[in-house]
Formats: sequence, C-alpha cells, structure tokens
Amino acid sequence: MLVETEKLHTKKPDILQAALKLFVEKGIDGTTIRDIAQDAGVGEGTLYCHFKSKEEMAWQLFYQNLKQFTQELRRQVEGTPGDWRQKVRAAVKAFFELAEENPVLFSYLLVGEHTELKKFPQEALRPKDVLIQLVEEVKEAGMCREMDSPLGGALLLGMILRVAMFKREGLITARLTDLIDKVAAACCRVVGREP
Amino acid sequence: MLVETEKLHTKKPDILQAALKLFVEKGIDGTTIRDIAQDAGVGEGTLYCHFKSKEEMAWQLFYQNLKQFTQELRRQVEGTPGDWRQKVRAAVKAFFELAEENPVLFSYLLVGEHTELKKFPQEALRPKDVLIQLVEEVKEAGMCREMDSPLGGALLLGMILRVAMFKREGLITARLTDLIDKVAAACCRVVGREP
Amino acid sequence: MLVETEKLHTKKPDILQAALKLFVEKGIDGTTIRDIAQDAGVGEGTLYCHFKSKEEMAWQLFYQNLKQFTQELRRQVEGTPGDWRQKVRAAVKAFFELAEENPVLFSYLLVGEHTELKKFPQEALRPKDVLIQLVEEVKEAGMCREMDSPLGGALLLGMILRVAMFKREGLITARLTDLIDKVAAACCRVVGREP
Amino acid sequence: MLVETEKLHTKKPDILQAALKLFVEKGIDGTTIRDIAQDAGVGEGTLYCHFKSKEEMAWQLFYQNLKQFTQELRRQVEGTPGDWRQKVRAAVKAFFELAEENPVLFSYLLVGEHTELKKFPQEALRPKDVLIQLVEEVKEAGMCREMDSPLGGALLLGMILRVAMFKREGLITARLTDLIDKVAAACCRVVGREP
DNA sequence: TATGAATGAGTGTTCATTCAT
DNA sequence: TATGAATGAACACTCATTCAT
Repeated sequence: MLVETEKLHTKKPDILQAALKLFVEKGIDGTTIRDIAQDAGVGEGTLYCHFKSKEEMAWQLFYQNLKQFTQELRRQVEGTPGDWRQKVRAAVKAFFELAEENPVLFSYLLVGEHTELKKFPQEALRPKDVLIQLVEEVKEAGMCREMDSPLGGALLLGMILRVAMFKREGLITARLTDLIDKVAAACCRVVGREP
Repeated sequence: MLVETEKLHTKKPDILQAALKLFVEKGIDGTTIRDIAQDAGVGEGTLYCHFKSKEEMAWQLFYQNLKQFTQELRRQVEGTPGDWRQKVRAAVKAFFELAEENPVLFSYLLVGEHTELKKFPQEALRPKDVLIQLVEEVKEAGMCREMDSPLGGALLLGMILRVAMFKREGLITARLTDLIDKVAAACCRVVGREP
Repeated sequence: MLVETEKLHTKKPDILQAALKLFVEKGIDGTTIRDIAQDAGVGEGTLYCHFKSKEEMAWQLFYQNLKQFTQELRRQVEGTPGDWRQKVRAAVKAFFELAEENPVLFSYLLVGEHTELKKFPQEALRPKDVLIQLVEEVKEAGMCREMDSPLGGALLLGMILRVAMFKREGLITARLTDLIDKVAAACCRVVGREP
Repeated sequence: MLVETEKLHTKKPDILQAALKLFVEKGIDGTTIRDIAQDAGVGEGTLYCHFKSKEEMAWQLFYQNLKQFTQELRRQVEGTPGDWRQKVRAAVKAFFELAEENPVLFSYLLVGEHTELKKFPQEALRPKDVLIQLVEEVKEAGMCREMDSPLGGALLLGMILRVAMFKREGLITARLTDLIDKVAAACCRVVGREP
C-alpha cells in the first residue's frame, strides 16, 4: 500500500487549524482569506465550501470550541468528588491542560477580545460561569469568605488565565501542569474561609 | 471684524478621544479613518495633520498612555510608605481608579490584545513589571510565600484586571473603589506568607 | 435485481427547461450554473456532460429554438394560400401562439436583448426577415403603400411583439389568440394600400 | 490663460457617460467597475464617491433619464394643439429625436430589458403610459377604432420603438427624423377610425 | 452519464492615504 | 491647519469550470 493516506476526506480540518493559528497571531480582521488558504494549502474558494463567510468561520471556531471546553470544565469540576478544594484544583487543571496541549486554541478562546464577533449572540454557558458557580457552591457549603460569587469568580479566573498568559509570553518558564498545585492553593486562599 | 475666539486649541484631542473610543468598541482594524473623523467632527484629511498614519495614532495612544499609567502606578506603589500590604493596596487602588475614571482608556491599555501593534517595540516599563517588582520586594523583605516573582505578579495582575473586566461587563455591580480593600486583601493572601 | 425503468431518457431536457426559465427571469449573466443545477434537480457537473459551457448552452437554447420558430413562421406564412391579408394574419397567429403556449421561450427568443450572445454568428434567417420578406411580397403584388420593406417589417414586428409584451406585463388581459384578428387588421392597415 | 479647463467640478458626468455606453454595449452584469473607470478615465474608487453601488448607478441612470424623457414626451404631446393626429405625430417625433440625438440613452431606456433592475420599484409614469393615455383621449374624442387603450398603446409603442431599433441595427438607413411623418401616419391608421 | 468538492481568476467594494484648495 | 474628492491596492467573496470518483 502506498503512503499517501491524506485526503481521504475533506480539507475542513486543515482550514480550521490554519485559521485558528492566524487569528491568534494576527487577529481576525488582520488575517486574510488568502493567508488562511495558503497556510492550509488549499484554494481560496475552498474555504467557502465549508463556511459561509470568514466571520462565520471565526465564530464557529470560537463558539463550538468554547462550548466544548466549558463542558469539559464542568465535567471535571462536578466530577471531582469530595472537598471543594479538590474541585478548585480540578478547575485550574482543566484550564492549564488546555493551555499546555493547545496553547493556540487557549489564546483564541480565553485570551482574545474578539470585538469582531460581538454581533453574534453568546448564549451558551461560559467558563467564567462555571467558576462563579463553583464559588457559589463553596459559599453554600459555608467555606467561603464574605464575598459575592462574581467577585470570587473574577479573582479565580483572573489568576488562572493570567498565569497562562505569562507562560505564553515567556515570563513564566515552568510547565503549567507543574504549577497547578501552587495556583490552586492560591485560589483556595483567596476564596476560602480563614482556617 | 470680530475676534474669532473659538479654535484656540487644535482638534487633536477630539481626534484622540474619538479614536480611543472606537478602537475599544470595534478594534483598531475594525475602525476606519472615516469613523474617527466623523466621531471627532473633523475632516478625514485632518487626521494626517497630526499623525503619520492610523497605526501610528493607535500606537501613540497606547504607548504614551501606558507609559504614563505605569509611572503613576510606580509612584503610588513606591510612594506608599510602610508595610508591603499598603503598597499592594496602593497598586490595586491605582488600577481601579483608572478603571473608574477612564474605563475606555483602561480597556485600551490593559484589556485589549492589540495584535495590530505587535510590530512596534515595547521598550518601556509596563504595569506587569511594576507588580512583579513589588512581589520581588516582598520576597526580599522575607514576607512572601515560596513563589517566583513572575508567578506572583501574574496572580496579582490577573485578579486586579479581571475584577475590573467583570465590572465592565456588568457581572460585578459594586463600585471598584469600594472593592479595593477586599481585592487588596485577596492579593495579600495570595503572595504573603502564612501568618 | 429489478429492472431500472426510470432514466430511460437523459436529464438534458430538465436542464434546458430550468435554464430557459432562469435566463428569462434573471438574465444569462445573472443566472449561475448552481441556480440551473438546483432548479433542474441535477448536480452542477452534470451540465458539462451536455454542454461545453454556460454560454454554449444559452446559445443553443437561443439559436436552435429561434431557427425552429422562424421555420414554423415561414411555413405558416408561405403555406397560407390566397390573399396577402391571410398571410399577415398567419404571421400574427404564429407569433401569438408561441407567446401563449410557451411564453418563457417567447421572451427568450423575441424579447431579450442577449448582449451576452453577441459574439456568436447569427447566420440563419430570423423572424424579422420573414416579415420583411412578406412586406416585399405585398409590394410586388402591388398592394403595398409606398414604404421600404424594412420599415414595413419593423412596423409589423413592433406591433406584434409589443402586444405580446404588454400581455406578459399584464397591461393587456385578453387572450392573445383572441386578439389575432384585431392585430392582423392593424397590420394590414399599416402596410396595405388605401382601398 | 492656459488651456486646461477641465476638472472645474466633478467627474460624475464622465462616469455616467462611460457607464451608459458600456451598459448598452455589454449589459449591466457584463460591465465591470474597472471597465467603467477606465473608460471614464478615473480611478475605481471614484465611482463610489458618487454612487453607493454599481446597481445604484445603473438604476439612477435608468430612472432619472426615463423620468425626464417621459416628462418631455408628455410636454410634447400635451403641448401640441389641435388635431389628435398632430399629437400622435408629436409623440413619434419625441421618440425619434431622442433616438437620433442620443441613441445610446435611447437603447438604455427603451430597448433594454434590465432584469438586473427588477428589484427596484418602478413608480413614475413611463412612456408607455403616455401613449396609452393618448389613445384614451382619441377614444374620448370619438376618433378611435374599437380597441382597448392598452392595445392601442402597445401598437403605437411597438411601431415606434421597433423602427428605431431597425435603424440602430442598420436595417433601416433613412434618418429617423425623415420617417416621422410616415410612421405617424401608420400610427394614425392603426388607432384612428375609418374615414 | 452523473456528481460535487476543489479551484483561482475575476468581481464589487472598502479604505488608508494623498493633495489641490 | 483643515478639507474631502480622488485614488488604487487589497479585500472578501463568487462562480464557471475541472476532475476523481
């Protein structure tokens, strides 16, 4: 059997991967269809076999992946039994694993501002909602400091994401997965009651 | 002939204000020269009396204001005497005051990603550097947890900025200036040694 | 295995019918291959099993049908015995019957301008030639007013086609076949000698 | 004083003239913005200083000129005193003078089908309405044959336009202005009562 | 014969920039 | 300084056509 196993199906994944990379590197508006097509090794028209427009492509890439990560985050948090501290740790782990395994997707979903996509409706649950809810649960368990849940959610999300961003910029050099415990501990100190 | 008393000053401030607002609303690439000119109430050509290009305008707006805020931040942190906790509080206060007094500038300087401006050299001291240095000082004073300073800086910056972002999005409704102490306390718990 | 009884015939007629309709509705340039394929219920590539190009299809549709109608027109005019008035009536009848029976084809052949097809050679006899020749014969029979034949042909063709066009637009509501005598009479008054 | 008197004002007329010519030659869809810009001797972007889109340009060119001609036609018909035959002659004259003086505009307004412009509302009075109304008046004066006015209008319009079209195609070589009386007489025979 | 994913030249349109006023 | 008509390179997108299946 000859090698050439590619092109068994469609070129959509190539396009999505190229687009993701470029959107993060140069922004959505700053990325041209030609850029994506060249990077994906396809013709320009091919993009329109799979997406109605550049915007729709950017939106799909954002929305579907964000939905998926949010579900994964919930699953990890809710699926972790026992102590609320373990749940917090699970959340940090979920974020950091995405950041390590797919830093480009991480940036696209969780770092970028995407003013270009503001016209689309944001209906699904977002990661921040999961964190806010987690704080809520800690409060209900009587383990939380006096603090509104959104404030707590902001503190957690802020720490987690900014650490990943510093890592991305090279300001932090350690592997994120090695920082899970440290960051999780910091999170617990922030929202948890004084001992 | 009567004395023309209007237009003693140039239209540059109008232009800068309009540009700032639009850059935050729609992104730099998403904002056109015509948008800015209309919003500022000037002709399109007028922008080129004051700036070489749109990019240069965006860069000036970013660089000069960021430099200024960074200096202000340093001044507040360094100028606050006594306990490191007071210095942390001063940092939070500086960020939150900017966010309350000029939320648009805050977004432009501290929230946006600005992939469009990556070609310009970023030489000056940035807010994150001030925070990292603050953690460093806490360490030198022997009050810090076992933690690399960049990690500490990331945790602080993350909390501060994300709280302001939640406020901007309406997830937090309290005035930021009323949250200074709570957030500062969280910051101290994160980096400070256990009592 | 059962005998496939469907598809004894090709899909060419479906394609031609869809193309004709769309060319009249939206113009040749305004109609896409995809439009035609969808309307005909075939794949896009299928069109190229039957025609070299869209233009060639448009041309075949035009040329062959126009040739056929012109022949029919001649047959009716020449085949009508007796008085020249009867021949004029036969011409009107031939046009109006096409307009009633196949208004879309009528529009395509006799109303449209088809600037897209100007590159093709127009060699065959056209309906206008038949009418001009008819006027010529009336002249030779000494029954015609002082009038160049092309002028007479223009007057006849103009009346006939414009009545059909008004009908198409709804300005005239009577059935064209009920107007044959009236229009034929008008034609006769236009070219025939005063009694 | 130097020669160069051009460019005192705007380039809009150049654009309109070039567009008109090309729309007639190649159709609206068949004419590109680049075609028009080159023919008018302007940059492509300049077209968009004066028109929102190509379609809007085509529509303005059509609608405004058609309105103007219709008004002129009405003025001529209504302004001609006396016998209805004189009014019919005035109508023929108005059409033929446009065809002689501005054959391109004549084609654009009165010959083309313009399927591209069907989406625009056609509200104003059109030339055909003027002719139909003229027949109506002849009827009211008791001078008309038994004939619905739209039918009479179709016969008149058809004759007039088709003669001009034959002239345009070279089938008729006489000057249209020399054919006014002949065509007007034919028109009168068609709609007028038998003597 | 029939298909439709893939192609890329060509289209209408935008917009940063220029320059005569 | 201020203007806005003019510019044309660059863009997102279309669509006739091809070809492997």
